[in-house]
Amino acid sequence: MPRHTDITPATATPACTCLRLRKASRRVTQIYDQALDAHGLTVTQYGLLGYLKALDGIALGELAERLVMDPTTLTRTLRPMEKQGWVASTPDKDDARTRRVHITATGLATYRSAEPAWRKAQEKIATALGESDHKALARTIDHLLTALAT
Amino acid sequence: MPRHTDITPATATPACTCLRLRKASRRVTQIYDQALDAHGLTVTQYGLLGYLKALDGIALGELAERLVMDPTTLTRTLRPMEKQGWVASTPDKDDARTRRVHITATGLATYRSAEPAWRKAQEKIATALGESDHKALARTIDHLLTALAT
DNA sequence: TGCCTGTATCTGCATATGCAGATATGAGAT
DNA sequence: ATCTCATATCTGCATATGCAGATACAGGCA
Repeated sequence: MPRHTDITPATATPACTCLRLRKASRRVTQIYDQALDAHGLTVTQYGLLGYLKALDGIALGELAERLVMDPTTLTRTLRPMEKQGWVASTPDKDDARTRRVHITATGLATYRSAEPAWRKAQEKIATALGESDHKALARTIDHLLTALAT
Repeated sequence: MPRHTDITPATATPACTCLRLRKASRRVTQIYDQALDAHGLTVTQYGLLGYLKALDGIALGELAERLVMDPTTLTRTLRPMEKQGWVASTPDKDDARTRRVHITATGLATYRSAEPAWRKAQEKIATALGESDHKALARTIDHLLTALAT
């Protein structure tokens, strides 16, 4: 039986998991962004709206944590979305430091109208990987994020 | 037996594969960047040096393709690295449009001195995932990138 | 030779990313 | 009441990311 079922082409690819993830991230982002382009949003923005749809009024910091995103990055990512009128923020009643983020009616409508485009991109990935590997990938990433939490 | 072994916590995480990849990318990048910080380079730069070590003199465009990176991004990523003296570029002898990228002696030395730090980060991921899942992840990502090529 | 088309790279614009340090608020101790 | 420490967010800096359009060169054809 075959030994040496090496993953990496001998040529050039150092076996860095981080680079692999980043490459995949770039490629996959491109696909979703292209699919969503007609709706005027990026996959980051689409995903953010999805989070806010489920967690409306969440504090900026907690949202950042869930997105595994630096709070400063999130602040600036939200800026153009506020300008577009998709999200809005209000100060917390009890703690004036905290800023709570909301999805607007416009944001929700945009999210819903973009959903088929998102689904199409998602299916493209599922097809490329096969259902089984696609699910395994999701499971593995979730596991990784859990293991690396805090 | 249990039905419904859902991956995603019902709460908030939309099942977007792109967001998952991006989250993982951010978290994992953070780990490698911290490990490499003492050597003054980011994981992107470290990885780039690794590629150039194997493919010295590669054309910018071809390198970008291998990295699944936009050529314009690569141009600008190389800029601070040239300033540091880690890489240098020369015009192609036959085709004046093409710019060939080289790793310098300093670049190579920096790469080698940073290797233990890189390895430590890599092992952190391997430990978090377990060897088997770590390998499966690499295989799946490579498969995905191949399937999505061009 | 001169023109057209394709290719390799770069610049301008906009968002994405996160670290360090600044600011403002909250909460507990004296 | 004030002091101190912790927490939530923001600003400044630097790199990361890629699209659209500009520029420069190569190669084929008339």
